[in-house]
Amino acid sequence: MAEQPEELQLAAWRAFLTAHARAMAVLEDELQAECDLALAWYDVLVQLSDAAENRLRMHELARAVLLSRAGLTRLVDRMTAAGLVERVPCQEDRRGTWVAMTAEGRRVLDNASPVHLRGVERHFTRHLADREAEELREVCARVVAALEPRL
Amino acid sequence: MAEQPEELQLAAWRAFLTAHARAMAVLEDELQAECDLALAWYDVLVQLSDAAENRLRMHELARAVLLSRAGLTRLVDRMTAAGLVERVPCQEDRRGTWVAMTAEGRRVLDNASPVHLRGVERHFTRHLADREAEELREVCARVVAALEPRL
DNA sequence: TCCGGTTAGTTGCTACTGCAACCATATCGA
DNA sequence: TCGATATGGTTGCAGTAGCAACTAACCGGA
Repeated sequence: MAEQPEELQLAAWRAFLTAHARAMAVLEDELQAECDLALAWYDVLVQLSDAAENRLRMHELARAVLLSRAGLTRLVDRMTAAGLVERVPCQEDRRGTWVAMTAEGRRVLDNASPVHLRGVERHFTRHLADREAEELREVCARVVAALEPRL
Repeated sequence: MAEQPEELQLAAWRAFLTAHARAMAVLEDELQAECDLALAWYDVLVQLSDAAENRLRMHELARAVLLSRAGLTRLVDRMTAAGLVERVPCQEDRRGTWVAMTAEGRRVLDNASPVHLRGVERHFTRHLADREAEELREVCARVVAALEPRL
Protein backbone atom coordinates (compact mmCIF):
# COMPACT_ATOMS: atom_id res chain seq x y z
CA MET A 1 0.00 0.00 0.00
CA ALA A 2 1.13 3.49 -0.76
CA GLU A 3 1.90 5.80 2.11
CA GLN A 4 -0.89 8.25 2.74
CA PRO A 5 -0.07 11.82 1.83
CA GLU A 6 -1.14 13.01 5.27
CA GLU A 7 1.53 10.82 6.81
CA LEU A 8 4.20 12.57 4.81
CA GLN A 9 2.87 16.00 5.76
CA LEU A 10 2.58 15.07 9.41
CA ALA A 11 6.10 13.68 9.44
CA ALA A 12 7.29 17.01 8.08
CA TRP A 13 5.47 18.85 10.85
CA ARG A 14 6.95 16.62 13.53
CA ALA A 15 10.46 16.95 12.14
CA PHE A 16 9.95 20.71 12.03
CA LEU A 17 8.99 20.75 15.70
CA THR A 18 11.89 18.60 16.80
CA ALA A 19 14.44 20.52 14.77
CA HIS A 20 13.23 23.77 16.29
CA ALA A 21 13.29 22.51 19.85
CA ARG A 22 16.70 20.91 19.63
CA ALA A 23 18.31 23.81 17.76
CA MET A 24 16.92 26.39 20.14
CA ALA A 25 18.09 24.44 23.17
CA VAL A 26 21.64 24.21 21.86
CA LEU A 27 21.81 27.85 20.81
CA GLU A 28 20.43 28.95 24.16
CA ASP A 29 22.96 26.81 26.02
CA GLU A 30 25.91 27.98 23.94
CA LEU A 31 25.06 31.66 24.25
CA GLN A 32 24.57 31.27 27.98
CA ALA A 33 27.82 29.36 28.44
CA GLU A 34 30.04 31.51 26.24
CA CYS A 35 28.50 34.96 26.67
CA ASP A 36 26.46 34.61 29.85
CA LEU A 37 23.51 35.94 27.91
CA ALA A 38 19.97 34.57 27.62
CA LEU A 39 18.61 34.20 24.11
CA ALA A 40 15.67 36.46 24.97
CA TRP A 41 18.10 39.23 25.92
CA TYR A 42 20.07 38.73 22.73
CA ASP A 43 16.86 38.90 20.79
CA VAL A 44 15.95 42.25 22.36
CA LEU A 45 19.37 43.67 21.55
CA VAL A 46 19.16 42.49 17.93
CA GLN A 47 15.76 44.11 17.49
CA LEU A 48 16.99 47.39 18.96
CA SER A 49 20.12 47.22 16.84
CA ASP A 50 18.02 46.85 13.69
CA ALA A 51 15.65 49.66 14.66
CA ALA A 52 16.01 53.30 13.71
CA GLU A 53 18.08 55.15 16.33
CA ASN A 54 18.46 51.83 18.16
CA ARG A 55 15.19 52.24 19.97
CA LEU A 56 11.65 50.89 19.89
CA ARG A 57 8.41 51.46 21.73
CA MET A 58 7.48 48.86 24.31
CA HIS A 59 4.62 47.44 22.30
CA GLU A 60 6.68 47.26 19.12
CA LEU A 61 9.46 45.46 20.91
CA ALA A 62 7.01 43.09 22.58
CA ARG A 63 5.63 42.10 19.21
CA ALA A 64 9.09 41.76 17.69
CA VAL A 65 10.38 39.41 20.37
CA LEU A 66 7.10 37.48 20.65
CA LEU A 67 6.37 38.42 24.24
CA SER A 68 3.28 39.79 25.96
CA ARG A 69 3.42 43.41 27.07
CA ALA A 70 3.56 42.28 30.67
CA GLY A 71 6.38 39.88 29.95
CA LEU A 72 8.33 42.57 28.15
CA THR A 73 7.88 45.03 31.02
CA ARG A 74 9.69 42.60 33.31
CA LEU A 75 12.34 41.70 30.74
CA VAL A 76 13.12 45.37 30.16
CA ASP A 77 13.23 45.83 33.95
CA ARG A 78 15.92 43.16 34.21
CA MET A 79 17.90 44.41 31.23
CA THR A 80 17.73 47.97 32.51
CA ALA A 81 19.08 46.83 35.87
CA ALA A 82 21.91 45.14 33.95
CA GLY A 83 22.57 48.38 32.07
CA LEU A 84 21.97 47.00 28.58
CA VAL A 85 18.93 49.12 27.74
CA GLU A 86 17.21 52.19 29.13
CA ARG A 87 13.71 53.58 29.17
CA VAL A 88 13.22 56.99 27.59
CA PRO A 89 9.93 58.83 27.99
CA CYS A 90 8.16 59.38 24.70
CA GLN A 91 7.54 63.04 23.86
CA GLU A 92 4.98 62.56 21.12
CA ASP A 93 2.80 60.19 23.12
CA ARG A 94 3.10 60.74 26.81
CA ARG A 95 1.64 57.33 27.63
CA GLY A 96 4.52 55.72 25.82
CA THR A 97 8.08 54.67 26.52
CA TRP A 98 11.02 54.14 24.24
CA VAL A 99 13.44 51.34 24.96
CA ALA A 100 16.90 52.30 23.81
CA MET A 101 20.08 50.26 23.63
CA THR A 102 22.91 51.61 25.79
CA ALA A 103 26.60 51.64 24.90
CA GLU A 104 26.98 48.64 27.19
CA GLY A 105 24.16 46.91 25.35
CA ARG A 106 25.95 47.54 22.07
CA ARG A 107 29.14 46.11 23.52
CA VAL A 108 27.38 42.97 24.76
CA LEU A 109 25.62 42.49 21.43
CA ASP A 110 28.84 42.89 19.46
CA ASN A 111 30.41 40.31 21.70
CA ALA A 112 27.55 37.84 21.49
CA SER A 113 26.67 38.21 17.85
CA PRO A 114 29.54 36.18 16.37
CA VAL A 115 28.91 33.40 18.87
CA HIS A 116 25.24 33.20 18.05
CA LEU A 117 25.66 33.46 14.30
CA ARG A 118 28.34 30.81 14.38
CA GLY A 119 25.91 28.60 16.29
CA VAL A 120 23.13 29.17 13.78
CA GLU A 121 25.52 28.23 11.02
CA ARG A 122 26.91 25.17 12.76
CA HIS A 123 23.67 23.75 13.99
CA PHE A 124 21.22 24.81 11.34
CA THR A 125 22.12 26.52 8.09
CA ARG A 126 25.13 24.30 7.53
CA HIS A 127 22.67 21.54 6.76
CA LEU A 128 20.86 23.52 4.07
CA ALA A 129 21.97 23.81 0.48
CA ASP A 130 21.34 27.28 -0.96
CA ARG A 131 18.35 26.04 -2.87
CA GLU A 132 16.94 24.37 0.23
CA ALA A 133 17.45 27.50 2.29
CA GLU A 134 15.54 29.55 -0.24
CA GLU A 135 12.75 27.01 -0.31
CA LEU A 136 12.56 26.81 3.46
CA ARG A 137 12.42 30.57 3.72
CA GLU A 138 9.66 30.71 1.18
CA VAL A 139 7.59 27.94 2.72
CA CYS A 140 7.87 29.47 6.17
CA ALA A 141 6.98 32.88 4.79
CA ARG A 142 3.81 31.42 3.30
CA VAL A 143 2.87 29.88 6.63
CA VAL A 144 3.45 33.15 8.44
CA ALA A 145 1.59 35.19 5.84
CA ALA A 146 -1.46 32.96 6.18
CA LEU A 147 -1.42 33.46 9.97
CA GLU A 148 -0.80 37.19 9.95
CA PRO A 149 -4.43 38.27 9.63
CA ARG A 150 -5.20 37.07 13.11
CA LEU A 151 -2.53 39.25 14.70
CA MET B 1 25.94 43.39 -5.93
CA ALA B 2 24.84 39.83 -5.39
CA GLU B 3 23.18 38.99 -2.14
CA GLN B 4 25.53 37.28 0.24
CA PRO B 5 24.80 33.60 0.77
CA GLU B 6 24.79 34.09 4.55
CA GLU B 7 21.95 36.54 4.18
CA LEU B 8 19.87 33.93 2.44
CA GLN B 9 20.63 31.33 5.08
CA LEU B 10 19.92 33.73 7.91
CA ALA B 11 16.64 34.77 6.32
CA ALA B 12 15.67 31.09 6.21
CA TRP B 13 16.51 30.73 9.89
CA ARG B 14 14.46 33.78 10.84
CA ALA B 15 11.49 32.67 8.76
CA PHE B 16 11.76 29.24 10.40
CA LEU B 17 11.62 30.82 13.86
CA THR B 18 8.67 33.04 13.06
CA ALA B 19 6.69 30.27 11.39
CA HIS B 20 7.22 28.05 14.40
CA ALA B 21 6.21 30.69 16.92
CA ARG B 22 3.10 31.79 15.05
CA ALA B 23 1.92 28.31 14.19
CA MET B 24 2.41 27.04 17.72
CA ALA B 25 0.55 29.99 19.17
CA VAL B 26 -2.45 29.42 16.93
CA LEU B 27 -2.55 25.68 17.49
CA GLU B 28 -2.25 26.14 21.24
CA ASP B 29 -5.06 28.69 21.24
CA GLU B 30 -7.36 26.59 19.08
CA LEU B 31 -6.87 23.43 21.10
CA GLN B 32 -7.43 25.35 24.31
CA ALA B 33 -10.53 27.06 23.01
CA GLU B 34 -12.19 24.05 21.37
CA CYS B 35 -11.05 21.20 23.61
CA ASP B 36 -9.97 22.95 26.79
CA LEU B 37 -6.68 21.13 26.49
CA ALA B 38 -3.12 22.47 26.70
CA LEU B 39 -0.81 21.47 23.88
CA ALA B 40 1.63 19.95 26.36
CA TRP B 41 -1.13 17.66 27.64
CA TYR B 42 -2.09 16.69 24.12
CA ASP B 43 1.53 15.93 23.39
CA VAL B 44 1.74 13.58 26.38
CA LEU B 45 -1.39 11.76 25.30
CA VAL B 46 -0.10 11.36 21.74
CA GLN B 47 3.18 9.92 22.96
CA LEU B 48 1.39 7.44 25.21
CA SER B 49 -1.01 6.55 22.43
CA ASP B 50 1.90 5.73 20.12
CA ALA B 51 3.74 3.71 22.78
CA ALA B 52 3.43 -0.02 23.31
CA GLU B 53 0.61 -0.76 25.76
CA ASN B 54 -0.08 2.98 25.90
CA ARG B 55 2.54 3.55 28.56
CA LEU B 56 6.03 4.98 28.91
CA ARG B 57 8.60 5.38 31.66
CA MET B 58 8.91 8.87 33.09
CA HIS B 59 12.32 9.53 31.57
CA GLU B 60 11.23 8.26 28.15
CA LEU B 61 8.19 10.48 28.22
CA ALA B 62 10.21 13.47 29.40
CA ARG B 63 12.52 13.08 26.45
CA ALA B 64 9.65 12.56 24.02
CA VAL B 65 7.81 15.71 25.05
CA LEU B 66 10.98 17.78 25.41
CA LEU B 67 10.64 18.46 29.13
CA SER B 68 13.03 18.10 32.05
CA ARG B 69 12.37 15.22 34.42
CA ALA B 70 11.31 17.70 37.07
CA GLY B 71 8.97 19.41 34.68
CA LEU B 72 7.43 16.12 33.68
CA THR B 73 6.90 15.07 37.30
CA ARG B 74 4.68 18.10 37.79
CA LEU B 75 2.91 17.72 34.46
CA VAL B 76 2.09 14.09 35.22
CA ASP B 77 0.91 15.19 38.68
CA ARG B 78 -1.59 17.55 37.07
CA MET B 79 -2.73 15.10 34.43
CA THR B 80 -3.15 12.39 37.05
CA ALA B 81 -5.29 14.71 39.12
CA ALA B 82 -7.37 15.30 35.99
CA GLY B 83 -7.68 11.54 35.48
CA LEU B 84 -6.03 11.42 32.04
CA VAL B 85 -3.01 9.32 33.00
CA GLU B 86 -1.95 7.20 35.95
CA ARG B 87 1.33 6.16 37.51
CA VAL B 88 2.03 2.43 37.65
CA PRO B 89 4.97 1.10 39.67
CA CYS B 90 7.54 -0.63 37.48
CA GLN B 91 8.13 -4.28 38.41
CA GLU B 92 11.38 -4.81 36.50
CA ASP B 93 13.06 -1.70 37.88
CA ARG B 94 11.70 -0.75 41.24
CA ARG B 95 13.11 2.77 40.98
CA GLY B 96 10.93 3.36 37.97
CA THR B 97 7.39 4.42 37.19
CA TRP B 98 5.24 3.79 34.17
CA VAL B 99 2.91 6.51 33.01
CA ALA B 100 -0.16 4.95 31.44
CA MET B 101 -3.04 6.55 29.57
CA THR B 102 -6.43 6.02 31.22
CA ALA B 103 -9.72 5.41 29.43
CA GLU B 104 -10.55 9.05 30.11
CA GLY B 105 -7.20 10.05 28.59
CA ARG B 106 -8.06 8.03 25.50
CA ARG B 107 -11.42 9.73 25.28
CA VAL B 108 -9.91 13.20 25.58
CA LEU B 109 -7.27 12.38 22.98
CA ASP B 110 -9.82 11.01 20.53
CA ASN B 111 -11.81 14.17 20.97
CA ALA B 112 -8.85 16.52 20.58
CA SER B 113 -7.00 14.74 17.82
CA PRO B 114 -9.21 15.79 14.89
CA VAL B 115 -9.13 19.38 16.09
CA HIS B 116 -5.38 19.45 16.35
CA LEU B 117 -4.73 17.62 13.10
CA ARG B 118 -7.15 19.89 11.30
CA GLY B 119 -5.22 22.85 12.71
CA VAL B 120 -1.88 21.47 11.60
CA GLU B 121 -3.30 21.01 8.13
CA ARG B 122 -4.94 24.42 7.98
CA HIS B 123 -2.09 26.42 9.37
CA PHE B 124 0.95 24.50 8.25
CA THR B 125 0.90 21.55 5.91
CA ARG B 126 -1.67 23.11 3.62
CA HIS B 127 1.08 25.45 2.50
CA LEU B 128 3.45 22.63 1.56
CA ALA B 129 3.41 20.77 -1.74
CA ASP B 130 4.20 17.09 -1.31
CA ARG B 131 7.70 17.59 -2.61
CA GLU B 132 8.26 20.48 -0.25
CA ALA B 133 6.98 18.49 2.70
CA GLU B 134 9.40 15.70 1.93
CA GLU B 135 12.24 18.15 1.59
CA LEU B 136 11.33 19.94 4.80
CA ARG B 137 11.16 16.67 6.66
CA GLU B 138 14.51 15.64 5.34
CA VAL B 139 16.25 18.93 6.09
CA CYS B 140 14.87 18.98 9.63
CA ALA B 141 15.90 15.37 10.14
CA ARG B 142 19.46 16.29 9.14
CA VAL B 143 19.50 19.15 11.63
CA VAL B 144 18.21 16.89 14.40
CA ALA B 145 20.61 14.08 13.55
CA ALA B 146 23.56 16.45 13.79
CA LEU B 147 22.41 17.57 17.23
CA GLU B 148 21.57 14.14 18.61
CA PRO B 149 25.07 13.25 19.82
CA ARG B 150 24.90 15.88 22.52
CA LEU B 151 21.75 14.46 24.04
C1' DT C 1 29.05 -9.65 49.17
C1' DC C 2 29.66 -5.17 49.36
C1' DC C 3 31.06 -0.75 47.83
C1' DG C 4 31.51 3.10 44.38
C1' DG C 5 29.30 5.03 40.70
C1' DT C 6 25.10 5.62 37.92
C1' DT C 7 20.24 6.14 36.96
C1' DA C 8 15.03 7.05 38.17
C1' DG C 9 12.11 10.02 40.02
C1' DT C 10 10.72 13.72 43.35
C1' DT C 11 11.12 18.04 45.89
C1' DG C 12 12.61 22.98 47.31
C1' DC C 13 13.70 26.92 45.35
C1' DT C 14 13.85 30.50 42.02
C1' DA C 15 13.03 32.53 37.47
C1' DC C 16 10.11 33.77 33.80
C1' DT C 17 5.57 34.12 31.60
C1' DG C 18 0.65 35.45 30.70
C1' DC C 19 -3.97 37.16 32.13
C1' DA C 20 -6.76 40.48 34.02
C1' DA C 21 -7.20 44.67 36.34
C1' DC C 22 -5.54 49.17 36.68
C1' DC C 23 -4.18 54.20 35.65
C1' DA C 24 -2.81 57.65 32.42
C1' DT C 25 -3.17 59.46 28.06
C1' DA C 26 -4.84 59.82 23.37
C1' DT C 27 -8.55 59.92 19.95
C1' DC C 28 -12.89 60.39 17.91
C1' DG C 29 -17.69 61.75 17.49
C1' DA C 30 -21.60 64.55 18.99
C1' DT D 1 -15.65 70.92 24.48
C1' DC D 2 -16.64 66.91 26.51
C1' DG D 3 -17.67 62.14 27.11
C1' DA D 4 -17.01 57.37 25.41
C1' DT D 5 -13.73 54.37 23.82
C1' DA D 6 -9.24 52.65 22.72
C1' DT D 7 -4.33 52.32 23.52
C1' DG D 8 0.30 52.14 26.22
C1' DG D 9 2.45 50.44 29.95
C1' DT D 10 2.68 48.50 34.75
C1' DT D 11 1.27 45.56 38.53
C1' DG D 12 -0.83 41.51 41.38
C1' DC D 13 -1.43 37.01 40.95
C1' DA D 14 -1.08 32.34 39.55
C1' DG D 15 0.87 28.80 36.59
C1' DT D 16 4.74 26.34 34.67
C1' DA D 17 9.57 25.70 33.79
C1' DG D 18 14.54 24.23 35.15
C1' DC D 19 18.51 23.42 38.42
C1' DA D 20 20.43 21.31 42.18
C1' DA D 21 19.98 18.33 45.92
C1' DC D 22 18.00 14.32 47.65
C1' DT D 23 16.46 9.24 48.25
C1' DA D 24 15.97 4.76 46.39
C1' DA D 25 17.44 1.26 43.57
C1' DC D 26 20.47 -0.81 40.11
C1' DC D 27 24.99 -2.49 38.39
C1' DG D 28 29.73 -3.65 37.94
C1' DG D 29 34.15 -5.10 39.81
C1' DA D 30 37.19 -6.42 43.72
